[in-house]
Amino acid sequence: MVSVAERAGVSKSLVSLVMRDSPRVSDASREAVLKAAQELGYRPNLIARGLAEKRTRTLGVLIFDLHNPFFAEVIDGLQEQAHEDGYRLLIGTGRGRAEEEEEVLESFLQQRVDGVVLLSPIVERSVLLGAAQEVSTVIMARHGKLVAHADSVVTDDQAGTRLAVEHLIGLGHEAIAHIDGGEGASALERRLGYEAAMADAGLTELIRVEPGSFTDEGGHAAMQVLLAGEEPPTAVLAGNDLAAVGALTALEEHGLRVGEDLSLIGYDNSYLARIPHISLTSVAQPRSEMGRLAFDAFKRRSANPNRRATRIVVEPKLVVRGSTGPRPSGAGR
Amino acid sequence: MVSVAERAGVSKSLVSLVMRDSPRVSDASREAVLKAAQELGYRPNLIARGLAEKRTRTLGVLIFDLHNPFFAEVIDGLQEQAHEDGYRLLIGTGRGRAEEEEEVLESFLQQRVDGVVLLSPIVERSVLLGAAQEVSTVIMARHGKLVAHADSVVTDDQAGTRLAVEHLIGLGHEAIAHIDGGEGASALERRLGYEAAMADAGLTELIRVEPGSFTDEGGHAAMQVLLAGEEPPTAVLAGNDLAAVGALTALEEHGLRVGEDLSLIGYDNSYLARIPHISLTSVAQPRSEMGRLAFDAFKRRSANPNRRATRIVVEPKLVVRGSTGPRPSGAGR
DNA sequence: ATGAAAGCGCTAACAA
DNA sequence: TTGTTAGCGCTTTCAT
Repeated sequence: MVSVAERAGVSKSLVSLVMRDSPRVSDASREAVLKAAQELGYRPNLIARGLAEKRTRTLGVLIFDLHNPFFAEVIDGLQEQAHEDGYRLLIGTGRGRAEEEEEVLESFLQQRVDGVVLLSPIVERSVLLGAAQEVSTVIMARHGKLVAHADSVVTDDQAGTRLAVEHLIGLGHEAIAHIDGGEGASALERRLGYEAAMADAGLTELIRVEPGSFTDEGGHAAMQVLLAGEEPPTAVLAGNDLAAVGALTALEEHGLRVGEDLSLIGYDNSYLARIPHISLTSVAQPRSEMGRLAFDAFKRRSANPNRRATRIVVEPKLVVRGSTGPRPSGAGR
Repeated sequence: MVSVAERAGVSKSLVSLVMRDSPRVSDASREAVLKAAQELGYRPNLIARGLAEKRTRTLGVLIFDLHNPFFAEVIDGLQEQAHEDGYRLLIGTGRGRAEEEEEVLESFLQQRVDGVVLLSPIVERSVLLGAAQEVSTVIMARHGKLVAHADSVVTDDQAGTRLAVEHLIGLGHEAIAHIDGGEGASALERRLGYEAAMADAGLTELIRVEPGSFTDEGGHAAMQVLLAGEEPPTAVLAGNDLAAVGALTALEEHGLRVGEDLSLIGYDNSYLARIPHISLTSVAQPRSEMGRLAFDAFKRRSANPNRRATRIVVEPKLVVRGSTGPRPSGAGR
């Protein structure tokens, strides 16, 4: 920068002003500085700027695990919004382990990020509280009590499974089973929505929750059990798309046609559900919108760090595809 | 830091030494400093450190697009190795657009990363050359001429399709078609491998390349064309798994059984191929190993920035699943 | 509109 | 082993 100043015949303060295009520089000096910078291939040092300004225009994003396509889309929305506003994203993952998540978070803080966005974090609540005290923090896809001074973006998972159940009831189904997500992040919410919707429809007796998980194998095993029973359901609501695909395999093994002999619904409307070969009716969460909302929340909180914690709830939608159809006549109850 | 020094009754240089656990501090001072830091909740400022040290221990990773699970695994390998060595990852994506990729790269440079890893970048060659002059750079999954002063990690895609063809020939197939990947990154290499393997087996006349793409729809359309022809192939090699799944849909529509009436092979051994419901024979690339190799390459180059450009080639493997089987008797030629 | 000087929080080189 | 003194490359007063 000093070399640019010399070449342009001005002071380095002036160069600094030009670099951040301040309006109060004469056109003559601005041009001279820009020209010199160009010729020297000058590149501003953001490290030095961060130290002087005491802020980095950087957001730390902690992701539960990179493999889940759900996160990729959230980041898309986040990045788009952040980029527009001149922020950069520092992305890290704890690869599913709480202690690694803590390390990543600490590293963000040491790097003096201006805020953190935690995507479905599994660290203890106390860690979240600590983070919220240090920096603007947004927590995504994690249910439970609000964390003081942190904002939270979640989908209404109960409403999601409710949508699914109502769709099935509309098709004439009554014996609707649910494959539970086990330890999965939103498994509890999804199950509660299912149970409530069944109860509201007067189908309390037919409630059937089969233990499972958010994995392929979990869905497969659970569906096996359901089909082996005396009165198999005519429709099944899986905890997520992955489990639904596992269930699909079980149906195939039993020679059952999906959408005809039995209806199946997933959750997440992931890429999998959209594959024609699979064509799974599924509950969609507005992922990139969630990312945008998270950035907005961050901005609001940086403007006013002491505002009270908020919870932003977004509504899921049902996307109907080939895996659901009318209750087969005579089947089930 | 100065407050830590005061509280511990030492100079700030000493605190600095303790923070970077230098061996040349007395146990007494070390303890005092650690205790003071603990009590004050002191957190080192990596920005300031970076400015003073003129290096950041940060690697900029540019990803072609976050949605492709291929990249997630590469990053896993990279992150693991980097973490072990005390490096952080700054992840950015150009979301498939060259100009955005350039922006991200420039932003990495302004942030003074110690190196960049470019995963399947689409920017022009001149941009790569420019990056390599500024900082240690590693280019992954991009074929073509070596870039001066940059190292490159690729898989031998020609060998990959060759493996696939040889597997099919071993099962008795001769009429083996290839669905081309179109503009996709490694499409050309894959096609060349297919053609060479066919020629080597004396099946030159049966070479059939159907234009397609690396997408679901591309695979679907191409397979439609193949099946509509007079002499449909008995085996098909798709450009990647996604296209293979699209092809699967077409087979289903024609009432053909995969692995029996027709054999199908994908490429990438992605998550999709592993789903039992799909069970696709596919060519696997050692993704996380590629990530580790990339980090190694970065380290070697930072140690010696002027070494000549190298190309690290990793070998693919064939993973056989249910989508391939013996040529049906009497079918095809 | 422009410049001089101080300082951001750390490390590095040298001295003690 | 420990402390002192300069920077690192910027931004930010405060003058002019």
